[in-house]
Amino acid sequence: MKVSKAKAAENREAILDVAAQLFREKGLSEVGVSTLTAAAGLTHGSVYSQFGSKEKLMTEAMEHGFSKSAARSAELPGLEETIENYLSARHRDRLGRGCVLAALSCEMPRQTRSVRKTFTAGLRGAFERLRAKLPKGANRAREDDAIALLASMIGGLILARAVDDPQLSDRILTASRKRLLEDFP
Amino acid sequence: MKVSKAKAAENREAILDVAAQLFREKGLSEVGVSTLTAAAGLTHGSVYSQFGSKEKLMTEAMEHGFSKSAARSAELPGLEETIENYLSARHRDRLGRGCVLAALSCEMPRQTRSVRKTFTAGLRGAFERLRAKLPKGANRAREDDAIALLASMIGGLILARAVDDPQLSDRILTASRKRLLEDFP
DNA sequence: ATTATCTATAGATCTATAGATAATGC
DNA sequence: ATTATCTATAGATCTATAGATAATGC
Repeated sequence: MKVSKAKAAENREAILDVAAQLFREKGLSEVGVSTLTAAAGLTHGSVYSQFGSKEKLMTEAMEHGFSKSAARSAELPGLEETIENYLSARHRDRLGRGCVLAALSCEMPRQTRSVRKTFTAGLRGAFERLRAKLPKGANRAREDDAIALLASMIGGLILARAVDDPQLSDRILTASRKRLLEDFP
Repeated sequence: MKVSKAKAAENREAILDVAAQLFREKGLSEVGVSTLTAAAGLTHGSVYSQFGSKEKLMTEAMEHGFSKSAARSAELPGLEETIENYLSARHRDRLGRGCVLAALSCEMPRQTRSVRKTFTAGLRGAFERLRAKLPKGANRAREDDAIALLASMIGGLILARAVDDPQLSDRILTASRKRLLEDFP
């Protein structure tokens, strides 16, 4: 049963929204196409008519998440607030709505070229946005600083999410935040 | 067909070795029990007689990897060499034999309590070994420094492995190394 | 007429268990 | 007699495709 173009576009968005969240929460390869579409009120067939393959849905869902991150980043012009927001308990506890990079980076080594390319593009965007928030200095050094800073932020968030002990998790966040606020100038 | 106790112990070690490597390379949930045992020259049944469940094999394989890391860490007493070794191209390119924490951390949020406990214990050990390599100072501050430093090292390694572009990957390693060598005194 | 979606299904996987086998080690 | 391993199998999954359906939009 065909649906209107408007409805089809709406369904596409619904699948993307669900996919962007569930891929982050459960991992790219641990979520099935049926799980995703069922959560959006459809059957698995619609992924293949809308996206062609699960792989294509992965890349579109990642880009979906990256644009939301970019938009949120624009609302936080300051470096301090950016670090504090990123390494917050709130961000740690909202895996499905948080940073795509922190959620999916460990899976990248075993993804297809196309998925890795999408990830790499998203990472470059994040480096660039962070670089723009760093105090002026030599261009090359500022880029390097943005790279090192983002790597530290992502590492802290990943570990805070990984551990089983809430106290240790909080401590990972505060210790990382403290160091980064001191070191990035 | 029963085998000698010695042979059974040998088989157990073979499964653990293969598992420790393949779990890091392909992820805990993307490697099947048959793949592991076939690589060790056995059939999947032997995992259930030797370990009881895939989950138990996961925790033992992680501990296997943690002890090797601890042993290697003892051979590198200096902080500088530790950082340089960790953020090296060689370590990046040997996912299956490298740091268990960097390989598996992103999967932890969706693992069982038992697996996460094993991970957390391994992480505490790594913090402690790194703390011992930091210059003297207030105890609490040194612990926090070890936490922030390890988070940064892990974040840098994970990103260097994730990206599709070898040049960017190298740059992530050098930029992270440079900052950490400067900041951790 | 076109097409978004559904249904049914193919063909691979996956973890786990039950029972058979056969060599060890008492 | 015990037991490590193998074989066969159960019962779930998984991605993807083919063909049917039925409403849209020309």
